Amino acid sequence: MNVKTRFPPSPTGFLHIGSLRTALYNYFFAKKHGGTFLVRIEDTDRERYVEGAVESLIRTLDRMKIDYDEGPIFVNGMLNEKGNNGPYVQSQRLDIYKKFAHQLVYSGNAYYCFCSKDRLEKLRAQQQEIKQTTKYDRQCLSLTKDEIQKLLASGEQNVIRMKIPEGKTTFHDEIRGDVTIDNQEIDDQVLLKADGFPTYHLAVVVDDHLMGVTHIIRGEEWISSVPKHIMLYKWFGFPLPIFAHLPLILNPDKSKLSKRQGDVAVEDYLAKGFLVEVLVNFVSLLGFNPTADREIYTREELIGSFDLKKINKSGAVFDVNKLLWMNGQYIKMLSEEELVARVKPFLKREVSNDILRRICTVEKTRMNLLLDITSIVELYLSQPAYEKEILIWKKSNKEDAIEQLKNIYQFIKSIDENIFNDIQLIEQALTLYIKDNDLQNGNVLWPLRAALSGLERSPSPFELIWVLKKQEVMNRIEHALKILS
RNA sequence: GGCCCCAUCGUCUAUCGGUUAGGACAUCAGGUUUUCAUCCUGGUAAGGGGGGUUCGACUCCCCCUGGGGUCACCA
Repeated sequence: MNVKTRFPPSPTGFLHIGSLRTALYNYFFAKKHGGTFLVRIEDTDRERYVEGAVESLIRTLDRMKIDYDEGPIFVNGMLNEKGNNGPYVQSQRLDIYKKFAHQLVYSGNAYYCFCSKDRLEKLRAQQQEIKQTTKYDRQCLSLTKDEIQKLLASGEQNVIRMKIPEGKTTFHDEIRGDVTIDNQEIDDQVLLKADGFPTYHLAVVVDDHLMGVTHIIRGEEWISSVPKHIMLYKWFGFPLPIFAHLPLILNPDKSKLSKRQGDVAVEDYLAKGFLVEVLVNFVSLLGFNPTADREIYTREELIGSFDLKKINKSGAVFDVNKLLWMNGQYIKMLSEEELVARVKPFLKREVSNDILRRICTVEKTRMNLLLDITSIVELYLSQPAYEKEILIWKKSNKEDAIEQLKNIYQFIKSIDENIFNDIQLIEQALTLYIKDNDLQNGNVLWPLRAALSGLERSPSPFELIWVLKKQEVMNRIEHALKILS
């Protein structure tokens, strides 16, 4: 089978976490079956139009390394597109939708409606009051041909509505099985709005067919409007695609993932220093598990094991905690060179490559976000301020701390420069120093480490010495001694 | 509220009629360590309730309950 999937975001200015997963699943499915994946911009709501939204969306997909075979792209900084089924921006396809909407009017499956928004609002309010299903009352359906012609000729505002027939509509969903909905529940959906733009329902059906889409993989919030789509497919004589409705991604309180309860924009997570591969890995596992004995998967593994049949039916809470853990895991797997490269865009000040590399080596195990680097770097670039109390080990006292720091200062001063280029050698030298002088680790190491970091918790003194180098180490010990006396 | 969907540890999940119900995050305890982090070991923790079907149900069916989604000239 020739598989073709699609990702149709509305241009809201950012990529929602839930949309990311939808995009990923469509992308995985197409890749897995050697099919085609297309991106289409669904900008039929001009009231929600956001300047530059398409551009930022393309950029984000690019950053997420989700490549598509058809859709809008940048060519030399200009918005363009690739593929033979364009345009891929719905606002540029208005004539097409208009043609199809009118076709439905001629065939009797749709009709003009001239009701004002005001009237519709009142009608809805009335229906709600008597706890009735809110539906259009079909007032305009009784208009005669002449009346319609007259209204049309006078330029009266109008929309085109579906004429929902009686009966029931059943469709098959790859994830949920058969779903049946009584047509009585369905409103006479507007297909073509007064401003000449189509609604989502008309546009998706027409575009998915015209663009050759075979599988529609999208969020569960669409499941109740599938019957409308089925009718349109039937009326137009289009073959039905395969539907798969994904479970929702949820807030901790189990409601649909939304702003308000934390970040939902992929861009925000990227800005915090979550790795692209982590976002892909983590979001993919919300509702789908390749093997269940593992959490870390490469993109290739995800593609290889992707299967609509393996997708869960129930919604999944988006647990930022676990995301954070996974990010830490990936960071630890990165080589020092890679980490340096990843961290660079987050730097707020100049750092030499050598020092940055050393910092990354030493701090890797305690970094969960790439953004952490900004505060970490400060520690090494300038003498930190701190209270003298932290220089004193809990099992010791101030006098001993001074004594130890004075001695270690002399010792470090005496060490050969070459030693400072190897953490192992530094550790050996210090360990030997402690042993030879019959000292205790804590008495020496704690004040030293505190003097170098100004922190209660930090990397080991050996690592700090390696990054700071001889002169700065001596400076910081001197500083500590000054504070203590 | 009508309709639709869903239901295993707090969270993400495995199980596709027979398991001591497994893994991961979180959490707790311990080990390594000058501290933190990492790492290692171990623990607490789950099939919403009621009926069936069956020799046997987390697993299949029904009801209830609970949660969610949807009811726009938004997607």
